[in-house]
Amino acid sequence: MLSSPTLSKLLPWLTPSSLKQSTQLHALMVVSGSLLSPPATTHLFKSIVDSLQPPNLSYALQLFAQIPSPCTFLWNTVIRACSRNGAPRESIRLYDQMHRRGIAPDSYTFQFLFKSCGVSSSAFEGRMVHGLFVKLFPESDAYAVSSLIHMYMELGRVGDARRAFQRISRRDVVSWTTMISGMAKLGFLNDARKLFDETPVRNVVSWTSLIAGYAQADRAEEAIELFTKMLSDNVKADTVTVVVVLSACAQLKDLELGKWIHSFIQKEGIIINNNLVVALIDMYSKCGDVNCAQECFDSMGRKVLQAWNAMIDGYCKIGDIDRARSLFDQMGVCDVISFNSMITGYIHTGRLKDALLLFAKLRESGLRPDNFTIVGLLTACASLGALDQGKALHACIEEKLVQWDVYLGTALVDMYMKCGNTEQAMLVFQRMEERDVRTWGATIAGLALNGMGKLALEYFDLMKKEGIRPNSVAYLSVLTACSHSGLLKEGRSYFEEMRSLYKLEPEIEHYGCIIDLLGRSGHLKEAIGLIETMPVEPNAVIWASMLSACRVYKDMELAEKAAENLLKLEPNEDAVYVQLYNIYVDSRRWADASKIRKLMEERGVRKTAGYSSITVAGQVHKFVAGDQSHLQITEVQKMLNEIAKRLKLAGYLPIIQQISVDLDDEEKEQALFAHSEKMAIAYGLISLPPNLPIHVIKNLRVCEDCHSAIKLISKIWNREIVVRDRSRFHHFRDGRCSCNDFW
DNA sequence: ATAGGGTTAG
Repeated sequence: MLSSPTLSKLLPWLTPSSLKQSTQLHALMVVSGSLLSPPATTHLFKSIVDSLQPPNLSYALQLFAQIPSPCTFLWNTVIRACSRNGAPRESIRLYDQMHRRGIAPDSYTFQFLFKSCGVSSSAFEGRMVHGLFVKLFPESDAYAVSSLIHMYMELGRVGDARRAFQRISRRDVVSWTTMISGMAKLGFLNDARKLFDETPVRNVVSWTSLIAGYAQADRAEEAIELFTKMLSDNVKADTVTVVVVLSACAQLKDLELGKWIHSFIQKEGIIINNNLVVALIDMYSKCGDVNCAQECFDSMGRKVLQAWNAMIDGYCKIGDIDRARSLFDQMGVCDVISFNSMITGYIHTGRLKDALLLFAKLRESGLRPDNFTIVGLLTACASLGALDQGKALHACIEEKLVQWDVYLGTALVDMYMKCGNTEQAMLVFQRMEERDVRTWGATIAGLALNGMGKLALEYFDLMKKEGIRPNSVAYLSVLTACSHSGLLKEGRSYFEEMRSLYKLEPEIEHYGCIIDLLGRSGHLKEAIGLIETMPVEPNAVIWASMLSACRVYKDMELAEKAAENLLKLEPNEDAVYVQLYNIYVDSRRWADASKIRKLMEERGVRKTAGYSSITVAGQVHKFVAGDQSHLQITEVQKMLNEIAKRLKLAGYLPIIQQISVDLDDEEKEQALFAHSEKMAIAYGLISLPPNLPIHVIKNLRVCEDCHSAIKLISKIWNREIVVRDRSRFHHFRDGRCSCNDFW
């Protein structure tokens, strides 16, 4: 067959449609000798580069290397191939070769080189190539210069981009839009807008660029406004435009608008590609209409990864985490984003253990966790008090598994703080090069939680000295610090200062802090006065802290007022009834106390059991008073008896006054030892190595008896014990606690 | 014979 001279002449002009066909053709050409003829090789090369799906760059480069003396056109083709197929540096290297072989570049060559330098962020090379270009082509055409502007935009060199733009003698629509989109993307919205207003040639691309700029800058309303202006200007939206607009709807969580855009797309006959379907799914997911999202998803033929991920996100957002998981398990291929969405979903629904388990799976899968993964998991560890896992994540960061940034550092500080390890938290804080207001906030709040209120205030002042302007959240941290450490004078002055110095209007949480602080310090009249005069409606948290203060300072009248308001806001919260009941019992008003019991029964409010949890070897163990379901309950029971025995030997008297149930004293003592935090501590004593602190989380407030008993336990066993309850940390060491007023 | 600009997940 090959002996036919006609066929061998025809060979080079065939167009291969697969890699196999290409290699066959290539082989035939080598054998027949037609590879040596430049036009034939050029054609083969070009058809290989252009027709292969996916493009096979290394094959193309190999073939190129065999071509004896490629012309400028062929060099351009190969440089372009590199710039388009993820090997931009290779195209710069090729240009170097071209230059050394004395082949003259043309303006196409430069276009592709600019593109390569842009996508690979090669600022130095970019400037060199630019210099060369100006020397060779002083009369620059709009085509190549548009690429040049684009390159400088990608390098973040707005000034250079602008100068290049100004040098163009005849600016066309593309050079204008390149400027507009570059400016908008870099966040120079005002400049972009000015260019947009000046341009004589506006089209759908310039409109879309500007809309996208606003959407990306979290200014979705303005993006939508521009979109309506564009429509009234009679510019037809295309697929890219509506993708951008849908992302703005998602940002605004405006389902109505999203639905309107959806019907607009159908009405206008806008071409619906996979990208657009993904944008629709994402919009519906974020707006909370997962059924519509599912409909779009079902309509998709070949389901792309992004669509799966958007669906997972949608089910997570409405809290249907199991549905999300089932989708996740159905995915053929998933990526780190799929994992992150699931992990965040678990964290949001409080299934922290599942989140950590999924992380283990992620590591097994060989995918690389990124900053989102680590920040999410650190948050989970923080609320679990899972110090071991938190430390493992810290190790991941130290091993440079992810790129260090300020969010990561802040999450790390927060985790160590919430796990009660203030030393490590401060070490991380001190090592951070960049700290933003959130970093400081996490540090201040963490110190406050850990009973180091004075130090928290010092850090707050330090933050201000470093020129960081405190925001509302930072003030919340510092007020929390004051209320946790009973720093009344300081609390008052910070509360005053946030308004006068920083023009921050106190929100309900800030009022909550200052009212709590006043109440704790016994200034009940002042507290109630503030509640009555503040510009926001008091919430349940505020009345609850009033009620606690009233119990301690024995103000029956105010207590009843607080309870009345509290019961209006939270008629089903058992803790309110219990608290009020206890207050009546304290002051021996038995009739009122039993009325409360009756009220609870009438309203069907059941007292829910408080639980405590402890993490051992990555497993969360939950204890409920009186619950025998723990696997090692016998050992726990034994340990509790041992604790009771040793405490008695040390002369400990259980504080039974707080128990208002009708029991004799011995039964009361036993009841105290069935408390869930004591069970958790007992389990910690038997299962944790002696050098590890025992870290317990309690979902209710630690009671007075537990507080003093744990002090003694820490001394007798010489163990550090950290108990974290709803509102604070208790660090027990050497028979002492970091917070001395237990309530 | 080759060409420049706008989009997307957590």
